[in-house]
Amino acid sequence: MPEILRWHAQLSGAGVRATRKRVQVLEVLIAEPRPITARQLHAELLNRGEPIGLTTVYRAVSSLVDAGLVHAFTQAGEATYRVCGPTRHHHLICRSCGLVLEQTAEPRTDGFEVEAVYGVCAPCARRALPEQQRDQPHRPRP
Amino acid sequence: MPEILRWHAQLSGAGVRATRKRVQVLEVLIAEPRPITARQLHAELLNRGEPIGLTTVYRAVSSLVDAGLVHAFTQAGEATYRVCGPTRHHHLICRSCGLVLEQTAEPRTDGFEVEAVYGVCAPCARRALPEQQRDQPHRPRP
DNA sequence: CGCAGCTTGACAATGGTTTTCGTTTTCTAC
DNA sequence: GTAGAAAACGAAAACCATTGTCAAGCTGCG
Ligand SMILES: [Zn+2]
Ligand SMILES: [Zn+2]
Ligand SMILES: [Zn+2]
Ligand SMILES: [Zn+2]
Repeated sequence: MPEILRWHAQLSGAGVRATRKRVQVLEVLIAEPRPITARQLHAELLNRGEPIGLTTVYRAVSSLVDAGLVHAFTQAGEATYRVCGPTRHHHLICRSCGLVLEQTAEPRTDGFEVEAVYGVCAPCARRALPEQQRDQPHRPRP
Repeated sequence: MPEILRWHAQLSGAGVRATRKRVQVLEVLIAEPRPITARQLHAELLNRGEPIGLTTVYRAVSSLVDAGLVHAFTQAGEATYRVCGPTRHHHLICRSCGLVLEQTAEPRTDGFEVEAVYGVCAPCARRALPEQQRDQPHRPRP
């Protein structure tokens, strides 16, 4: 099934109309490999010459999340958004570089349904110095 | 080593003085099995008849996190805090009931250094209805 | 005592997100 | 196409957790 058809089907299936603005927001998200914030989304749309309000961007990503096309994360204290595939998965999210990997394997640690795993990816871990690693072990907003 | 001594040692080791207010904040956190927010911490201290400013609570938890006594999480869009053991570990955090489990095993998925795993714990997963599960898969702020 | 430096807290500022409310667009029925 | 209803849009204001400011209080040391 072509992706464009899946998007349309999922939107209407969730009772969300495929309006011009929502499609524009979705197009920016499709072009971005990493999660981006609502403000970045807004700036990119203005760059493309598409006038849109920041409020509308927030409502658009909310609709896209409701429809299951987009997944939301929390990075450095703010919400970020990225398009995701239709199959059940969870995420590995690097708090250093922002990389997000979709994982289809089910870890099922202690009967836990995993949704998101926050940590440091291998390249960032190699780059980090040992004392920095021990400095701020689990602070959510560095 | 008794815990009280470890706390004192870790505080001075991090250059953090064991002030009256900081100890009061730590005492509330020790009594709480689940992570709580700065505002809850503040309210509990006022309940106990300990006058303290909210700003001071924020600075106290920040110091305690710096000293490694307390770990910080993000739950429902706001920071929460809980005392943690001294051994290296990561966490399983249920986004439904707020339960936090310390995990000492290293999953090392794809060379990833795991810090926090967000998901739904087994009891909450059983309680949830199927359609609810699919509704909001990864929204950080429900 | 007297100073220096850390701590405290009332208040203001910040900044991401949501609400409000009036206007505009889109859908449906005729 | 036209009208009327429903949904979407956007500017501004409200919201709220968190942080900055700065003056007053406390602590340890000479
Ligand atoms: Zn996803
Ligand atoms: Zn990384
Ligand atoms: Zn911990
Ligand atoms: Zn739970």
